[in-house]
Amino acid sequence: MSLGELQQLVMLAVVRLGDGAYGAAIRDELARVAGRRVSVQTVWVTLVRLEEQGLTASTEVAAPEGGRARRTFRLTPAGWRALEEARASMARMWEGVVRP
Amino acid sequence: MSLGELQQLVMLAVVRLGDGAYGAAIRDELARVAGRRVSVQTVWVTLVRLEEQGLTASTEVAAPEGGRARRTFRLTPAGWRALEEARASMARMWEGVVRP
DNA sequence: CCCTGTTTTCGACAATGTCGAAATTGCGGC
DNA sequence: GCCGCAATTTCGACATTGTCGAAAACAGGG
Repeated sequence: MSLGELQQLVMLAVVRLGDGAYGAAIRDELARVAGRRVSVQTVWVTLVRLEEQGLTASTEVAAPEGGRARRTFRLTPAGWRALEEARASMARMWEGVVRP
Repeated sequence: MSLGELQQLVMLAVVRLGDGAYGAAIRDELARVAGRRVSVQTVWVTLVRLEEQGLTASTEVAAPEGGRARRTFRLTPAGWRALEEARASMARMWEGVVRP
C-alpha cells in the first residue's frame, strides 16, 4: 500500500495550508503551485480515503460569512511518515540520473 | 493524464538500467533502490501501458545463455518530458515544507 | 420562505496497481 | 528427436486510486 501521486500532492497542499486546509483551498493550492487542475470533489474523495487509512484527520469548523461549515484537514504522524517515505524512494531513484 | 507513482518508479528504473532494462532487472532495481517490491508481471503491464501512451518504447533482443529472448525498454522524448514534469510539480509542492 | 453562493455527499466510471496462472521459448540431457 | 527445466512474456481477473456530474445541506439576505 503506497501513496498514489495525487494523494501525495493533496497531502502536501494540506501541510502547506496549515489551518486553512479545506476542500476549495486545497484545490486552488494544487493548481497554483503544482499546476495540477482537479475538481474539488476529486480532492474530497482523496481526503476521505486517506482518512480511512489513518493518514489524515479532520475537524469541522464554524461557518464563515455567507457559507456553510467547513471541514479542515491535517496530517497524522503516520501520514507524515508515509509522505516522507514516498519522497525518499523517489529521490533515491533519481540519484545519478541525467537526461541523455 | 498524469503519471502514476509506480509508472514514475518504473520509468526511472528503466533509465538507470540503460541497455539492460528488461522485466526482471527492472523489478530488482525497484526493490534494491526504492525498496518497492512488486512482481514482474506488475512491471510488465505498467510498461505495456506506458508504451500505449507513447512514453516508452521497446525492442526484442537476442536470447542470452539458457533463456528465451528478452524485450528491453527505453524512454521516448515524451516519456522524459512527462517524468521531469512530474518531478518538478512534486518539488515545487515540497518547497518550504518542514515537518512540525 | 425562497433564492443564491459555498461546501459537502452520492453515484458512476476510467486509469492505475497487483498478481496467480498459463503460454512461449531456448538449452541441455537422455 | 523428445522431455523437462529455467527464464521470460502473456492472459485474465480484481483492488485501489483518480475523476467528475449532479444532488444534497447550510447560512444569510431579500
